[in-house]
Amino acid sequence: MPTSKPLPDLRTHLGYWLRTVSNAVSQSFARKVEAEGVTVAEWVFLRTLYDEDGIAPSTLATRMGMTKGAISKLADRLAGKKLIERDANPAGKRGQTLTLRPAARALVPRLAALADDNDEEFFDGLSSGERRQLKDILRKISSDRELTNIPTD
Amino acid sequence: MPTSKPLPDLRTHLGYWLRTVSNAVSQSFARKVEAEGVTVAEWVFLRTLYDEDGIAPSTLATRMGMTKGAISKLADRLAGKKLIERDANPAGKRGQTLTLRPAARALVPRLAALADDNDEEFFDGLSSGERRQLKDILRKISSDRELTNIPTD
DNA sequence: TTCTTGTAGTTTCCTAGTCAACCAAGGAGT
DNA sequence: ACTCCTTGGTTGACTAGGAAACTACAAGAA
Repeated sequence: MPTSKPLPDLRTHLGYWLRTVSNAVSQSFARKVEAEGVTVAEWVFLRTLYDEDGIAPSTLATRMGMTKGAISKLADRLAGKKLIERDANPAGKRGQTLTLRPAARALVPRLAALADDNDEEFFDGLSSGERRQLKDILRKISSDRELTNIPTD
Repeated sequence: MPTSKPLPDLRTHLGYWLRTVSNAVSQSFARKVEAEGVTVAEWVFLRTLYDEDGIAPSTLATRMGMTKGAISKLADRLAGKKLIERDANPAGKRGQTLTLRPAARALVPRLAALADDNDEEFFDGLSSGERRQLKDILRKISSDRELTNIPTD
């Protein structure tokens, strides 16, 4: 007989649900921002620079939780789209500065609106209490494991 | 002046937290199963077959929420690893059947244990009430948007 | 029977991101 | 000053997956 002992369902794992929902949310958001010609990662990149203009690629990498290699390529693409400027750091300091070009500064608020839309679309079935619970729990996990600001490599 | 009007923080979006935490969980799980020579997607593939042996690639695609192209390649890899068998459907029926080979049937419980470990590792900082809340909320979103069993393409 | 249509799977092309190797270019120690 | 070491950034090889074109075949329609 081919069937073996039963195992707990895939769906008992929180990780499974997290992955399923997260993928769907990101995929939906990806389609929205695509209309503006950017990807999700590019959005996070630009949004971060919007607040911390002139930051270095390496610190951006830690902010975004990506490798410096990925950031380097992202920066390439965004520079190609004329959305950012990549300059040597002033006065002999190491590293580079990444700054938004005006086009990007105008674009970010539009993207932010899309992010709001997407959140709305996915989570409006939840009560505001549930939304708060969800956010609190995710933040708790994130801070427990220090997911933010810790570089991947 | 380069700084423009302030926007709501990235971290106000549930989608952001979802993505952050989900990526971390999946990445951690990926490292664990790597020791057994499989990827996360391969785990889901095998786990599904464990319960529904002999299923067709197309239905597996809907189960896993992936495109048939992705399933086709996954099946290639798993067949290469001698973990699954790909056969023409019996008696002139259309399509194929995917079945687990014995090695896979022995492997899946080990992978399931790793999945348990990973869940434990990430969510043991939560109270059991929080865990339930999280799962309930994610399931609710998932069923609202019919994320499961609905093919991506 | 032959034509048409729909469905299953495969394949090609493309994008994204990790990893690891590889340059620099500053310091710090001597 | 010279050597080392560390840090910042780039590049190339590789993997994963989506999109769409393509193939093959089965079932109905004429």
